[in-house]
Formats: sequence, C-alpha cells, structure tokens
Amino acid sequence: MYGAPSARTGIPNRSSPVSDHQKLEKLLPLSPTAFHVLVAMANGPRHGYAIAQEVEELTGGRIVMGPGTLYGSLGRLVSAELIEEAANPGEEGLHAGRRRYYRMTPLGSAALRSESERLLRAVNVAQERLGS
Amino acid sequence: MYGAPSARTGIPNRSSPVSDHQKLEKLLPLSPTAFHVLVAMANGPRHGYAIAQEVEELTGGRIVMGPGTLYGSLGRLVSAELIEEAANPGEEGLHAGRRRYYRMTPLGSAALRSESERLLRAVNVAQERLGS
DNA sequence: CCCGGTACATCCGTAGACGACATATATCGC
DNA sequence: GCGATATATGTCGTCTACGGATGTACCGGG
Repeated sequence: MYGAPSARTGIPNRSSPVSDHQKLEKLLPLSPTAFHVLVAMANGPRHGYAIAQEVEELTGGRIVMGPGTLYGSLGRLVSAELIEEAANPGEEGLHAGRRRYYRMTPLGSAALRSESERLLRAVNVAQERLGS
Repeated sequence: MYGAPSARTGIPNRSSPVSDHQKLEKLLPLSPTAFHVLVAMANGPRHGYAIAQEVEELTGGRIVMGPGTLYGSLGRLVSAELIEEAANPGEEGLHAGRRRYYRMTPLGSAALRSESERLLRAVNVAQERLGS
C-alpha cells in the first residue's frame, strides 16, 4: 500500500488461504491513512464523509483528513480489495442520494487485524523502553 | 513529518516548556519510519546501521529499511531536533572509525511517548471493533 | 584475491498525502 | 423564494518521504 503495485491476476481461486495470505503480506504495512480509514469502517459500512468525521472524532481532532487524502485513499483501498462499494443500506436520509457507501472486505478485516497486532508490538517495545 | 514542512529555525531558546509543547504538536504524527527509528534508539545511542538492524529485528523482518530511507530519516530527525549526533561512546570496535552515533533528545523522547499513546488508542479501538 | 558483511552517503523515480478548487444537493433562516 | 451553510464527492498540482540503485571504503574468511 506504500510504494508497491499489487492485484495479482492469477487463476481466480476463491478462498485459497495461501493466496490470501500472500496478498495480505504485500499490502502490509498499511499507511497511517489507510489504517485510520479501516478503523473507522470496522463497525460497519460508512460513506466517505462519515469516515473522515469518525477519524477526526476518534483521534480527538489530531487527524483531520482533507478530501484529497480521503477519496484518494478510498480509491486505493478499493483497488487493493480491502474495501468495496456497498449499496445504500436502507436508511434514506438527508443527503442520501449523493452518498457512496463502502464496506470492509474480509481481506480488509484481516489486514486491519494484522496491522493492529504489529503496531501493538511496536508500541509495547516503545513504552517498555521509555519506562512506564 | 509527512506532507508538511517543518524545522522552524526560531530563536534558540533552550528548554522553554511552552515552545517545546508547540514544537511537539507540529511534529506529530510521526511517520512510521521515524517512529521505528526512535524506538530503536530508545535504549541508548546507536549508529545508523545498528538502527536499521534493530528495526528489522524488532519487527521480525517485516520492516527492512534501505539506506535511502534510513539516512534520509536520520537527517530529518536531526533537523527536527528529535535526535542529535553523539560522540563515539568508548567501545572502539572494528568499524568504529566510520560509525556516526546518534542519541535521542528529550524532545525526541517526548515525541515517542506521545506518538505511542496515540497509536495505542487507535489500536485499542481497532481491536475492540474487530472483536477480540 | 575475491567475496561478503559492515557502514555511510547521495541520487532519482514514484506513490501517497494534502491543500486548493470545483461541483452539487439538502436544510435552515429570513 | 433566496442566500447561507452544511453535507458530500471529485479533481488537480505540488510536495515529500520512501526505497532502490549506485558508489565508496574497510575488514575478515575462504
């Protein structure tokens, strides 16, 4: 997700654990932006603007994503098949017409889990070394 | 440290708490590379190559830094005053003559602490949402 | 004597981040 | 009904970090 292409177009094996694992390896580590977007989507489908708002809220305003960052990242995540576009889930609301919803794929969920564990290990080392 | 300039060359006020806090804010969030470099240095002064090795070891080989990444990041960290060059600490070894040692500054230590806490919060949310 | 590991340095192509700008619709106050 | 504001998405150009390629240099082992 950083400086490397992806999307191997081999034989369309469905749910091959080896293939999925290899895909995952190539996608990691996630960029900070991609990570935050996935975290925001982990509770269920979201539309773009809602993701940006949730990231801002979750980080206490420390991370504020502009449209370039947001939609650029969403496009890359779709290409990498970590998320996919989803139909508008019922709730016809205010600006529902313009909204585009996205949902995490199983691959995206696995990537987020793996990345979280990796980060946790790094943070643990940092905090040990800093002394409490 | 990402897509924004930094390295304010204001008056060289030493140990002004307000200034330090403001400096810190502008430096965060750290890039993943900068974070890993600081973690590797948190146990004491290190020379460049040793930092790259320690990062690789700590991440189980998942993060391998090339020279461009390493020395580029070190230069930026020195400019930002998160680390500083240090005299060769005793131990005259094999390639000791060529080694350049770096040490974390108090500002660097504060940045690492702050960044670790921020990451931990994000990881906690991720793991809660992923369910165990 | 060459090869591989150590150690540092610089160059350059590229992808991602980010702000600026553009666009469109819905809601609210007046 | 009208303008202001918030919602919502999209594009463009620039800037920067990243990472590989390349180069230098020293040392030890086979």
